[in-house]
Amino acid sequence: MENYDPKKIESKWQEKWLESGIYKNYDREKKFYALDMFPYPSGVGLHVGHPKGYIATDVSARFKMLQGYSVLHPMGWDAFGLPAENYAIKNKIHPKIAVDQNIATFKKQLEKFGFTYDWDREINTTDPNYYKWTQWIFLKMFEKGLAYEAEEPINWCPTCKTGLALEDLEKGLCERCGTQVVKKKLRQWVLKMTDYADRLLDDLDSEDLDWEELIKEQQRNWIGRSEGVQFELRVIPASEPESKEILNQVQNDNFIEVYTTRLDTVFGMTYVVVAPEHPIIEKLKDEIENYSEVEKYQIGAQNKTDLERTELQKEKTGVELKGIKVINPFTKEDIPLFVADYVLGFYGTGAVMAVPAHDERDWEFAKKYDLPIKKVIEPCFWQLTEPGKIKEGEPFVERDAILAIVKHWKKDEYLGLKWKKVAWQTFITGGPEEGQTPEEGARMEVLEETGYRNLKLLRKLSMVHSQFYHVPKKVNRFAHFHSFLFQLENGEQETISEKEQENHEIVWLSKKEVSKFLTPDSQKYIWENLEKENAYTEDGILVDSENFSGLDSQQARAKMTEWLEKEGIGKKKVNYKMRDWVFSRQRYWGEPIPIIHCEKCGTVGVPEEQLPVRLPDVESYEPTDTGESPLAKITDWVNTTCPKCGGLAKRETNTMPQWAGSSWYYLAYIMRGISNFQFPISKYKEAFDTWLPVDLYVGGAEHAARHLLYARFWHKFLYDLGVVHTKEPFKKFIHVGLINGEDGRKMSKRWGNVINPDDVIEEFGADAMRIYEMFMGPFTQNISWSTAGVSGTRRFLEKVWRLNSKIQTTNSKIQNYKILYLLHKTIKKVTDDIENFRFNTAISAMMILVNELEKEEKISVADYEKFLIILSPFAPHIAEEIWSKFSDKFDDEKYRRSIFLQKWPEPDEKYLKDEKINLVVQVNGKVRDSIKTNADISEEEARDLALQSEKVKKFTDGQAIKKIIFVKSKLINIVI
RNA sequence: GCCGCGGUGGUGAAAUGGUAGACACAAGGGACUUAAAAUCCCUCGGCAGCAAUGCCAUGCGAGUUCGAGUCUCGCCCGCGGCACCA
Repeated sequence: MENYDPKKIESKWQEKWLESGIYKNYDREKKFYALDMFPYPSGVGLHVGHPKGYIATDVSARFKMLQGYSVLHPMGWDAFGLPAENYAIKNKIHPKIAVDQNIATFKKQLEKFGFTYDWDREINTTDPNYYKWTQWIFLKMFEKGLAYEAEEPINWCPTCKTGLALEDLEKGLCERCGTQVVKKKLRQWVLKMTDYADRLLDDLDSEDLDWEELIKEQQRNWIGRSEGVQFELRVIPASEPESKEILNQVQNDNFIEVYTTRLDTVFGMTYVVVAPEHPIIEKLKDEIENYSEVEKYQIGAQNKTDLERTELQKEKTGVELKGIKVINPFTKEDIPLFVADYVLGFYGTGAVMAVPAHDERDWEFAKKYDLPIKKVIEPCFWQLTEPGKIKEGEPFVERDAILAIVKHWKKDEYLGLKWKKVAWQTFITGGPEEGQTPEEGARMEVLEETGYRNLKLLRKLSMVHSQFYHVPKKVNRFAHFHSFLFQLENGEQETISEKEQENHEIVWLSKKEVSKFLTPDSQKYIWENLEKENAYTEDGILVDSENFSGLDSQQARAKMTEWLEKEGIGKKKVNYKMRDWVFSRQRYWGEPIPIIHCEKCGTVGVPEEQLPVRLPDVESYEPTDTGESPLAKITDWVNTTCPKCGGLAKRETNTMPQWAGSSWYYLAYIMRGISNFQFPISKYKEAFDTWLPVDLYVGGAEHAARHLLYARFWHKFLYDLGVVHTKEPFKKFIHVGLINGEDGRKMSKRWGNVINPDDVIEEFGADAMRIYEMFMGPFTQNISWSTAGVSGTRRFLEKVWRLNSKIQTTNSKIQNYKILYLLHKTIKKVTDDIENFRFNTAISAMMILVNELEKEEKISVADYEKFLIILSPFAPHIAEEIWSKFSDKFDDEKYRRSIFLQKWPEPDEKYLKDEKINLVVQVNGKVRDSIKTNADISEEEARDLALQSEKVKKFTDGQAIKKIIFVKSKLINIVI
């Protein structure tokens, strides 16, 4: 047989596969839809990082084909967007032409990998036939009230002269050109994605989704759902002297609405902050005495970019609105009102109740401006571990308690108690007697328990609450600890009663030892916060909150909300970080938004039969100075007739963002399989029902958050329309780890570390490259490229090739059991590993098998062909070539058909278990010997065998055996 | 700061709580060769030892366990995402 020459065989099979249409087995019973994130065809072509995900879906696709599935595995182009437009501006070339060139390059590069793509289904988001459907979906959203216009301050890039959604910013700079972004008001189209927020969140946990937790968490964070309360704060003139009395007399309707998730802290509200954008400032400008100062602050905040805000993160700024004040509806007290840019205009209500004692940002602000800090939550701890674990279902006995930290009279040491009857280690604790103040109680406990008498009070500490099971008293205890820090004046000590001595032992602890010594979390907390001063942001027990005092945070929130609702000044509210999707761009190279503006009829959707609204040709692609789209200058195109009244009207000149086309493209592949995108949508219903959902979706984690959210949103909308029958588009999503350059840095022109796959294929062949990318490490992990590594997988394929000369041509029935055992284990492992995206270990298992096969004189064709089939998803060309060569030697019809029309081998159970094993013998958990023995050896036999071993005897001689651990077919551990 | 992921030889890495380093790269030595390439064989975590072997070793420190790379807690470092979210 001639030498392995990938160049020759790879192009040969690629042509043959394409001609025969071998992958288009769309009429089988079970289906598998494998999808890649389609590429943006940039001018620089592919680098070796791109194909990693494509290879993985191709392996999966071929694997499923061999298992008898109909497999849909398409590819297309996401070709709208800024880079193509910028390229066009720079090179004075129509973006359409540039895009077509780039697609041709990409396609040529991809074809060299031998992927199973059905190119008949190729799509391109810039094809009018394609984007008429993108426009159609938008129209449907418009009809359902999900697309609306809004005049809002948006992020404006002065260089690109375009508006950018927040998602398009990079640290306050324009993602494309790096210019600092400023705020500008522009009319925008917005999609009401927040209507779908709950479903987008909840369905992440549905069984329809088999996603990595990592990606789901990303989606959850993006949606950022929080449950809280929104309520009104009345604003009154500061000149009113006693707000409590005048409250009912004030006849105004000036309110600020605030949103909070921590209503339990409301009695600690000592001021209120509004965002610089808040309308109350404008509304009450006559009342605000320092309006000019406020105005100055507003302007300053407005001109701040996100970057500047980030830099200023540590130092909070703000201005008090003098002349007005706000009433806390719970306390009826008046408190000052501030404007500060640490409150965001677009989240919640743009106003917050500030509780410095229990919020870190408010704390910082209050410290800086010397505002009162009122503590209303005290820490509470729930003992969840033994000793002292809360007994479920038993009532709590509430007790006041004291806690004393006692410092040594000279040294920096503290008194601890080691309890004798329980495994507790604590400070001095106890319960005060009737009529005692807590401090007196504390002094008494110290005296009783330790005998020390001369205490000096250093500090009264914050109260701490604790729920635990009181072991000596056998009750669940809800203790309220009054805490004190004492120092002894001297070592004078009385005798301790016998009873106390039986209970605990006294120890002096150095500062370092204390934390480790203490058992209860509550005491650890007190100790660790002894010298710290900051906001307490956890839940706890309410104090100084009138009749809500004593409740825990959770109960308090419920009751306070009830009260607000009863008073009619507040209600429960769910908030989302996720905002509606700003959907328009003032750009040329995007889908025109299919809307007509008519003076008489208003905003009218373009009728379905008039779609697509084609992108007209323009002379210059630059946006206008006003920020309008370049389309606005093409009067022929802009001027049209109103579909409703027939009068003169103007077209919408904004275009859609790049995200639009990629939000439904997985449906387009299905549609393309039937016709070239003809109306109506119902035509495709059956095909959607057949193919959806996508069974496997692979792409970069960096696109995962936004793209997946947008696509899921559109899919759910189409589900509501009855277009698709699944709630979720993608059953399984796996993110592909990036490939960095050999120097470990991101592959980029700048570092000169870009590797072109063409070169790698030229030198090593596509199969070697495919195997290398799957072998180089765990699939989802980022990893550096190594060209030397490819030579290793090439060597592996050379070995595979040479095995061909070892094939036994005589029809011998003799079986090589050693190989059979290994082969079937390998089949099992490769099958499991492909299912679970562990391609690296699948390949290493095949390498082990090949290394063994190489040592044999002869190998049977039955074994070899099974191996070839499990190799074929990874290295399709070489597998197909060797397979086809079998027909020269063996007269079997199957060898004249493609290997990809064969059946994936099933591992034979009887070869999966070994008869002989190496029994590992441990002494005290350390390996001392390994004995070859029968797999089904009993414990007694194993024990005798182990104890006979000389190596083991060395360690066990003269020792009593305490215990023997026996793990069947694995190991025996002798504990001495 | 918060959320998520990770830290194992010279390198990429493997390891249902059960022999740490499979498989591969690089390196070194050898065989074949006039020579080179290719191929094949050997060595390849550290320390000690001629060896058998022993001890140490999976970022650091504790803990659970007969037994921990794997589980728990605390810390350090790296990467990714989000960023004043009330």
